[in-house]
Amino acid sequence: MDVETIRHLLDASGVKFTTQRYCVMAFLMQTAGHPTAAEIFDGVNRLDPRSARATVYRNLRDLVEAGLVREVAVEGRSARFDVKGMRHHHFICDRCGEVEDMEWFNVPQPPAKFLGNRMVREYEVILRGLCISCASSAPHTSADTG
Amino acid sequence: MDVETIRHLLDASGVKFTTQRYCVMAFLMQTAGHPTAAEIFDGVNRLDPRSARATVYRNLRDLVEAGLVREVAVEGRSARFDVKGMRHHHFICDRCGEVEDMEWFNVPQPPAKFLGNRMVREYEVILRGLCISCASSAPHTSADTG
DNA sequence: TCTCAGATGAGACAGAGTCTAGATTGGAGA
DNA sequence: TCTCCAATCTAGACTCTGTCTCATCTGAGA
Repeated sequence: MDVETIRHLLDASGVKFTTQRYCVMAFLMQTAGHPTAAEIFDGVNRLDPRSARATVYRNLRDLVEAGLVREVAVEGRSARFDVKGMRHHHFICDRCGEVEDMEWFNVPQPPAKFLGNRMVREYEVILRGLCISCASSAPHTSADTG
Repeated sequence: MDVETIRHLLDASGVKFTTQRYCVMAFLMQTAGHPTAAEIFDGVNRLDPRSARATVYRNLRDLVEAGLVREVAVEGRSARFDVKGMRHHHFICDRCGEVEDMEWFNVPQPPAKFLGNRMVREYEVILRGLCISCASSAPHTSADTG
C-alpha cells in the first residue's frame, strides 16, 4: 500500500497525514490478522523506530474515530485492531485465542420489535469454537451451533 | 435468587459453594446490565464487605470456566460479565458504551464452505449504533445497517 | 478434634492504556 | 526564507485492570 493511497484515505476522513499515522495504517494493511495495540507499536517501530507508545495509541484511537480502523470486540485484556476493508465476521478460537476473519455472509436484520428506537450502524457475527489447527489436534466432539 | 438455587447451580457445575461465589452469582443475577469486574467487586462488597479483589477475579474466572457466567466480548479496557441464562445477542452503544441484551433471533448458520474444518461452539450477533436514550438525544441521521 | 485440600485476603506486581508538559513539525502568510 | 501558530509527537509518570504469591482460614471427612 503506497504513501499516496494512505494519504488520500486520511484526507478523505479528515485526519491529518503524518508519518506516524502512515506507519500505523501501513502496518495494519500489510498484517493479515488482528494485532493488539502493543503488537502494532512493536511492528511500527521495527520498521522505523520513531513512534512513541502514546502516539501509537492516540493515532489508533483517532483512526477508529475516523472510521478507517475497526477495534475488534474480543474477550481479553488488549484491544485488537483491523483495517476497515471488506466486511467480515469474526471467529474466535476458544483454545488459542486467535481471531480470524470469516468471509461475509448475509444475516437477516433484527426484527424491528426487538430494535425499538435503537439506531443500528453496523453489525457482525462473532463465532466461537476451535480454529482449524486447534480442531485438528482436539478430540472429536460434536459442534453446538445453537 | 435464593441460596439453595445457586448452591445447586454450583454443585451441578462441579464448583464448590462458598459465600464469596454465592455473592458474585447473586449480584450478577440481580443486575440487569453487563457489569465490569470492578463493578461486581464494588457491588459484592456493598452488600457484604468480605471479598478481596483477587477473590472476585478468581471466582469470575472459575465461574466462566464452569460455564455459569459468560464474559461478554466488547471493546474497552475492562471485561464485562453476564449470567448465562436465556441466549441473547448484544447491542453496544457507540456513544455511551452501554451493552444491552437483544432478544434472541435466529441467524442462519455460516455456510460450510466458509467454516472449513472449524468447530463452532456458539455464535452471537453484535450490533452497534445508538441506544434508545442516545438516539433520542442525537440529531437524526439515517441508520446504515448494510 | 485433627488433618488437609482448596479457598480466601492482602498486597505486590505486571500489562495495557491515558495524561501531561515540553519539543517538534509543517502549513500559511509576510 | 523566515516567523508564527496550531496540531502533533515524545518521554515517562500515572491510573486502571487483572494476576500472582503466600500466609491464613474454612469445612468436609476421618
